Amino acid sequence: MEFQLNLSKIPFNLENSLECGQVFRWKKENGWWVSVIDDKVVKLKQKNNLLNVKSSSNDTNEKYIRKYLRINDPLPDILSSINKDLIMATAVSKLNGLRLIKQSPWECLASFICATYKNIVSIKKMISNICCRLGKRIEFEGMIYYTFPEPEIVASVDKHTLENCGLGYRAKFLQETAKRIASREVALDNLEYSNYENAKAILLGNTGDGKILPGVGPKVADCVMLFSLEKLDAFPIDVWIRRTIQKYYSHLFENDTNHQISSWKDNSISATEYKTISKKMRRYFGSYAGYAQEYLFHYARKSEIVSLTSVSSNS
DNA sequence: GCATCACCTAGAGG
DNA sequence: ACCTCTAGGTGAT
Repeated sequence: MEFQLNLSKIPFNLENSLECGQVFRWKKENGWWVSVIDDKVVKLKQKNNLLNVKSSSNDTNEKYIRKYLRINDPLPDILSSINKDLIMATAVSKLNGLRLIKQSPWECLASFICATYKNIVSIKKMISNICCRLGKRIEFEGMIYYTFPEPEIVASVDKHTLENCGLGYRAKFLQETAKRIASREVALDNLEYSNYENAKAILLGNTGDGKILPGVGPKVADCVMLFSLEKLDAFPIDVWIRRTIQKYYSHLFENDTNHQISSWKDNSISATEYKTISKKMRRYFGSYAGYAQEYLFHYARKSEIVSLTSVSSNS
Protein backbone atom coordinates (compact mmCIF):
# COMPACT_ATOMS: atom_id res chain seq x y z
CA MET A 1 0.00 0.00 0.00
CA GLU A 2 1.39 3.36 -1.00
CA PHE A 3 -0.29 6.73 -1.44
CA GLN A 4 -0.04 10.46 -0.85
CA LEU A 5 -2.10 12.59 1.48
CA ASN A 6 -2.67 16.16 0.32
CA LEU A 7 -2.41 18.53 3.28
CA SER A 8 -2.72 21.87 1.52
CA LYS A 9 -4.35 24.37 3.88
CA ILE A 10 -4.14 21.81 6.70
CA PRO A 11 -1.45 22.74 9.24
CA PHE A 12 0.53 19.63 10.11
CA ASN A 13 4.12 18.98 11.11
CA LEU A 14 5.04 15.30 11.20
CA GLU A 15 8.36 15.70 12.96
CA ASN A 16 7.00 17.85 15.79
CA SER A 17 4.08 15.46 16.25
CA LEU A 18 6.28 12.36 16.46
CA GLU A 19 9.07 13.88 18.57
CA CYS A 20 7.07 15.68 21.24
CA GLY A 21 7.14 12.75 23.63
CA GLN A 22 3.64 11.37 23.16
CA VAL A 23 4.71 8.33 21.10
CA PHE A 24 7.77 6.19 21.70
CA ARG A 25 8.10 3.81 18.78
CA TRP A 26 8.74 6.02 15.73
CA LYS A 27 12.23 6.14 14.30
CA LYS A 28 13.78 7.62 11.21
CA GLU A 29 15.14 5.19 8.61
CA ASN A 30 16.49 6.48 5.30
CA GLY A 31 14.44 9.66 5.43
CA TRP A 32 11.21 7.88 6.34
CA TRP A 33 9.57 7.86 9.78
CA VAL A 34 8.76 4.20 10.52
CA SER A 35 6.68 2.49 13.17
CA VAL A 36 4.13 -0.24 13.72
CA ILE A 37 0.53 0.86 14.27
CA ASP A 38 -1.71 -2.00 15.44
CA ASP A 39 -0.39 -4.82 13.24
CA LYS A 40 0.79 -2.71 10.31
CA VAL A 41 4.19 -1.34 9.46
CA VAL A 42 3.74 2.31 8.45
CA LYS A 43 6.28 4.62 6.84
CA LEU A 44 5.68 8.35 6.61
CA LYS A 45 7.54 11.16 4.89
CA GLN A 46 6.36 14.75 4.73
CA LYS A 47 7.30 17.16 1.94
CA ASN A 48 5.59 20.49 2.56
CA ASN A 49 1.91 19.87 1.90
CA LEU A 50 2.30 16.25 0.88
CA LEU A 51 2.45 13.28 3.22
CA ASN A 52 3.84 10.14 1.63
CA VAL A 53 2.54 6.91 3.13
CA LYS A 54 3.77 3.34 2.70
CA SER A 55 2.49 0.35 4.61
CA SER A 56 2.70 -3.41 4.87
CA SER A 57 -1.09 -3.59 4.87
CA ASN A 58 -3.78 -2.50 2.45
CA ASP A 59 -5.93 -1.56 5.42
CA THR A 60 -3.69 1.43 6.00
CA ASN A 61 -5.81 3.75 3.88
CA GLU A 62 -6.23 7.50 3.97
CA LYS A 63 -8.98 7.35 6.57
CA TYR A 64 -6.84 5.22 8.87
CA ILE A 65 -3.90 7.60 8.69
CA ARG A 66 -6.07 10.69 9.12
CA LYS A 67 -7.55 9.22 12.27
CA TYR A 68 -4.20 8.23 13.75
CA LEU A 69 -2.65 11.64 13.06
CA ARG A 70 -5.81 13.50 14.07
CA ILE A 71 -5.79 15.37 10.79
CA ASN A 72 -9.47 16.20 11.24
CA ASP A 73 -8.87 18.12 14.49
CA PRO A 74 -9.55 21.82 13.73
CA LEU A 75 -6.02 22.85 14.63
CA PRO A 76 -6.27 26.60 13.80
CA ASP A 77 -9.34 26.89 16.03
CA ILE A 78 -7.70 24.80 18.76
CA LEU A 79 -4.54 26.89 18.75
CA SER A 80 -6.40 30.17 18.90
CA SER A 81 -8.45 28.85 21.81
CA ILE A 82 -5.37 27.99 23.87
CA ASN A 83 -3.27 30.97 22.77
CA LYS A 84 -3.88 32.97 25.93
CA ASP A 85 -0.48 34.41 26.81
CA LEU A 86 3.01 35.16 25.56
CA ILE A 87 4.60 31.84 26.43
CA MET A 88 1.87 29.88 24.63
CA ALA A 89 2.07 32.25 21.68
CA THR A 90 5.78 31.51 21.43
CA ALA A 91 5.27 27.77 21.72
CA VAL A 92 2.54 27.85 19.08
CA SER A 93 4.60 29.89 16.65
CA LYS A 94 7.62 27.59 17.02
CA LEU A 95 5.71 24.30 16.91
CA ASN A 96 2.79 25.08 14.62
CA GLY A 97 1.47 21.89 13.06
CA LEU A 98 2.11 19.71 16.09
CA ARG A 99 -0.87 17.43 16.49
CA LEU A 100 -1.86 14.97 19.16
CA ILE A 101 -1.79 11.38 17.95
CA LYS A 102 -4.49 8.82 18.57
CA GLN A 103 -2.80 5.75 19.98
CA SER A 104 -4.11 2.35 20.89
CA PRO A 105 -5.26 2.59 24.54
CA TRP A 106 -3.48 -0.56 25.67
CA GLU A 107 -0.12 0.36 24.11
CA CYS A 108 -0.47 3.87 25.51
CA LEU A 109 -1.32 2.63 29.00
CA ALA A 110 1.54 0.13 29.02
CA SER A 111 3.98 2.73 27.67
CA PHE A 112 3.22 5.29 30.34
CA ILE A 113 3.37 2.69 33.13
CA CYS A 114 6.91 2.07 31.92
CA ALA A 115 7.58 5.81 31.59
CA THR A 116 7.44 6.65 35.28
CA TYR A 117 10.70 7.91 36.69
CA LYS A 118 12.60 7.33 33.43
CA ASN A 119 13.89 9.58 30.69
CA ILE A 120 12.55 9.37 27.17
CA VAL A 121 15.58 7.57 25.74
CA SER A 122 15.22 4.82 28.35
CA ILE A 123 11.47 4.60 27.79
CA LYS A 124 11.97 4.01 24.07
CA LYS A 125 14.44 1.22 24.81
CA MET A 126 12.16 -0.52 27.29
CA ILE A 127 9.24 -0.47 24.88
CA SER A 128 11.40 -1.60 21.99
CA ASN A 129 12.62 -4.52 24.12
CA ILE A 130 9.04 -5.51 25.00
CA CYS A 131 8.02 -5.52 21.33
CA CYS A 132 11.10 -7.43 20.15
CA ARG A 133 10.63 -10.19 22.69
CA LEU A 134 6.85 -10.45 22.88
CA GLY A 135 5.40 -8.83 19.75
CA LYS A 136 4.47 -10.45 16.46
CA ARG A 137 7.11 -10.27 13.79
CA ILE A 138 6.37 -8.42 10.55
CA GLU A 139 8.67 -8.19 7.56
CA PHE A 140 8.42 -5.17 5.31
CA GLU A 141 10.79 -3.96 2.59
CA GLY A 142 13.55 -6.23 3.83
CA MET A 143 13.39 -5.18 7.46
CA ILE A 144 11.90 -6.86 10.53
CA TYR A 145 9.44 -5.06 12.78
CA TYR A 146 7.36 -6.09 15.77
CA THR A 147 3.87 -5.32 17.02
CA PHE A 148 3.20 -4.21 20.55
CA PRO A 149 2.14 -7.39 22.41
CA GLU A 150 -1.49 -7.82 23.42
CA PRO A 151 -2.33 -7.63 27.14
CA GLU A 152 -2.95 -11.41 27.17
CA ILE A 153 0.67 -11.97 26.14
CA VAL A 154 2.11 -9.54 28.68
CA ALA A 155 -0.12 -11.04 31.37
CA SER A 156 1.06 -14.59 30.75
CA VAL A 157 4.84 -14.28 30.39
CA ASP A 158 7.31 -15.08 33.12
CA LYS A 159 7.92 -12.00 35.26
CA HIS A 160 11.65 -12.13 34.56
CA THR A 161 10.97 -11.67 30.86
CA LEU A 162 9.65 -8.18 31.55
CA GLU A 163 12.40 -7.43 34.04
CA ASN A 164 14.91 -8.39 31.39
CA CYS A 165 13.40 -5.75 29.13
CA GLY A 166 14.82 -3.22 31.59
CA LEU A 167 11.57 -2.45 33.36
CA GLY A 168 12.83 -2.90 36.90
CA TYR A 169 10.11 -2.52 39.49
CA ARG A 170 7.66 -1.53 36.72
CA ALA A 171 7.57 -5.16 35.51
CA LYS A 172 5.13 -6.32 38.17
CA PHE A 173 2.96 -3.21 37.75
CA LEU A 174 2.73 -3.74 34.01
CA GLN A 175 1.99 -7.44 34.30
CA GLU A 176 -0.68 -6.95 36.96
CA THR A 177 -2.35 -4.23 34.91
CA ALA A 178 -2.11 -6.42 31.79
CA LYS A 179 -4.01 -9.16 33.63
CA ARG A 180 -6.82 -6.80 34.55
CA ILE A 181 -7.08 -5.43 31.04
CA ALA A 182 -6.93 -8.91 29.49
CA SER A 183 -9.65 -10.18 31.83
CA ARG A 184 -11.69 -7.07 31.02
CA GLU A 185 -12.08 -6.23 34.70
CA VAL A 186 -11.35 -2.78 33.36
CA ALA A 187 -12.86 -2.23 29.89
CA LEU A 188 -10.18 0.10 28.61
CA ASP A 189 -11.56 0.70 25.13
CA ASN A 190 -14.98 1.69 26.46
CA LEU A 191 -13.50 4.61 28.39
CA GLU A 192 -13.45 6.57 25.15
CA TYR A 193 -17.19 6.97 25.62
CA SER A 194 -17.01 8.16 29.25
CA ASN A 195 -16.40 11.74 30.26
CA TYR A 196 -13.14 12.92 31.79
CA GLU A 197 -14.13 12.44 35.43
CA ASN A 198 -15.57 8.96 34.99
CA ALA A 199 -12.73 7.70 32.84
CA LYS A 200 -10.17 9.01 35.31
CA ALA A 201 -11.96 7.48 38.31
CA ILE A 202 -11.99 4.09 36.61
CA LEU A 203 -8.32 4.27 35.60
CA LEU A 204 -7.36 5.30 39.13
CA GLY A 205 -9.56 2.65 40.76
CA ASN A 206 -11.59 5.30 42.60
CA THR A 207 -14.89 3.63 41.85
CA GLY A 208 -15.04 1.64 45.06
CA ASP A 209 -15.11 -1.78 43.40
CA GLY A 210 -11.47 -2.55 44.02
CA LYS A 211 -10.45 -2.68 40.35
CA ILE A 212 -7.02 -1.21 40.78
CA LEU A 213 -4.51 -0.86 37.95
CA PRO A 214 -1.06 -0.92 39.60
CA GLY A 215 1.35 1.70 38.34
CA VAL A 216 -1.45 4.00 37.21
CA GLY A 217 -1.62 7.28 39.10
CA PRO A 218 -2.97 10.69 38.07
CA LYS A 219 -0.17 11.44 35.60
CA VAL A 220 -0.37 8.10 33.77
CA ALA A 221 -4.18 8.27 33.72
CA ASP A 222 -4.11 11.76 32.18
CA CYS A 223 -1.63 10.65 29.51
CA VAL A 224 -3.75 7.65 28.55
CA MET A 225 -6.89 9.77 28.38
CA LEU A 226 -5.24 12.48 26.31
CA PHE A 227 -3.28 10.29 23.92
CA SER A 228 -5.70 7.43 23.40
CA LEU A 229 -9.16 8.07 24.84
CA GLU A 230 -10.19 11.33 23.17
CA LYS A 231 -10.03 13.40 26.38
CA LEU A 232 -8.45 16.47 24.83
CA ASP A 233 -9.10 18.41 28.03
CA ALA A 234 -6.76 16.16 30.05
CA PHE A 235 -3.65 18.00 31.25
CA PRO A 236 -0.88 15.61 32.37
CA ILE A 237 1.53 17.18 34.86
CA ASP A 238 5.11 15.99 34.95
CA VAL A 239 8.26 17.65 36.23
CA TRP A 240 8.75 19.62 32.99
CA ILE A 241 5.26 21.04 32.94
CA ARG A 242 5.37 21.77 36.65
CA ARG A 243 8.61 23.71 36.30
CA THR A 244 7.23 25.58 33.32
CA ILE A 245 4.10 26.50 35.27
CA GLN A 246 6.13 27.56 38.29
CA LYS A 247 8.19 29.86 36.08
CA TYR A 248 5.55 31.30 33.75
CA TYR A 249 2.13 30.77 35.35
CA SER A 250 2.72 31.44 39.05
CA HIS A 251 0.38 34.44 38.86
CA LEU A 252 -2.53 32.03 38.37
CA PHE A 253 -1.90 30.66 41.85
CA GLU A 254 -1.41 33.93 43.75
CA ASN A 255 -4.76 33.73 45.49
CA ASP A 256 -4.36 30.09 46.42
CA THR A 257 -3.46 30.29 50.09
CA ASN A 258 -3.34 26.55 50.62
CA HIS A 259 -0.83 25.78 47.94
CA GLN A 260 1.75 28.52 47.53
CA ILE A 261 3.57 27.88 44.28
CA SER A 262 6.83 29.10 45.76
CA SER A 263 6.81 26.21 48.20
CA TRP A 264 6.72 23.52 45.52
CA LYS A 265 9.69 21.27 45.84
CA ASP A 266 11.67 20.69 42.68
CA ASN A 267 11.76 16.92 42.53
CA SER A 268 8.29 15.64 43.25
CA ILE A 269 4.61 16.39 42.90
CA SER A 270 2.26 15.49 45.72
CA ALA A 271 -1.28 14.34 45.03
CA THR A 272 -2.57 17.63 46.37
CA GLU A 273 -0.30 19.70 44.15
CA TYR A 274 -1.34 17.60 41.18
CA LYS A 275 -5.01 18.30 41.79
CA THR A 276 -4.44 22.01 42.36
CA ILE A 277 -2.37 22.51 39.22
CA SER A 278 -4.56 20.28 37.07
CA LYS A 279 -7.78 22.04 38.05
CA LYS A 280 -6.31 25.48 37.50
CA MET A 281 -4.71 24.75 34.13
CA ARG A 282 -7.68 22.84 32.73
CA ARG A 283 -9.90 25.76 33.60
CA TYR A 284 -7.41 28.29 32.20
CA PHE A 285 -6.88 26.60 28.82
CA GLY A 286 -10.35 25.11 28.41
CA SER A 287 -11.57 22.12 26.43
CA TYR A 288 -8.31 21.76 24.47
CA ALA A 289 -6.05 21.99 27.52
CA GLY A 290 -4.31 18.81 26.40
CA TYR A 291 -3.06 20.48 23.24
CA ALA A 292 -1.74 23.34 25.38
CA GLN A 293 0.05 20.84 27.59
CA GLU A 294 1.72 19.16 24.63
CA TYR A 295 2.89 22.43 23.07
CA LEU A 296 4.25 23.61 26.43
CA PHE A 297 5.90 20.28 27.17
CA HIS A 298 7.69 20.05 23.84
CA TYR A 299 8.63 23.72 23.83
CA ALA A 300 10.01 23.51 27.37
CA ARG A 301 12.17 20.51 26.52
CA LYS A 302 13.28 21.74 23.12
CA SER A 303 14.15 25.30 24.05
CA GLU A 304 15.31 24.52 27.58
CA ILE A 305 13.34 27.45 28.96
CA VAL A 306 13.33 25.53 32.20
CA SER A 307 16.52 23.87 33.31
CA LEU A 308 17.25 20.29 34.14
CA THR A 309 20.58 19.16 35.42
CA SER A 310 20.64 16.18 33.12
CA VAL A 311 18.83 16.41 29.80
CA SER A 312 19.16 13.46 27.50
CA SER A 313 19.43 14.11 23.81
CA ASN A 314 16.53 13.03 21.67
CA SER A 315 18.09 10.60 19.26
C1' DG B 1 -6.77 12.95 54.06
C1' DC B 2 -1.80 14.51 53.66
C1' DA B 3 3.42 14.54 53.59
C1' DT B 4 7.72 11.55 53.13
C1' DC B 5 10.27 8.16 51.29
C1' DA B 6 11.89 3.91 48.80
C1' DC B 7 12.12 2.15 44.35
C1' DC B 8 14.79 -1.04 39.43
C1' DT B 9 17.99 0.45 36.18
C1' DA B 10 20.42 2.84 32.38
C1' DG B 11 22.92 6.61 31.25
C1' DA B 12 25.19 11.07 31.95
C1' DG B 13 28.49 13.75 34.39
C1' DG B 14 32.24 14.26 37.63
C1' DA C 1 37.17 2.25 36.28
C1' DC C 2 34.34 4.07 40.00
C1' DC C 3 30.94 7.06 42.26
C1' DT C 4 26.79 10.14 42.31
C1' DC C 5 22.78 11.68 40.47
C1' DT C 6 18.49 11.77 37.83
C1' DA C 7 14.68 10.26 35.01
C1' DG C 8 7.20 12.14 31.55
C1' DG C 9 5.66 9.00 39.34
C1' DT C 10 3.52 5.57 42.15
C1' DG C 11 2.70 2.84 46.30
C1' DA C 12 3.46 2.02 51.02
C1' DT C 13 3.90 3.90 55.53
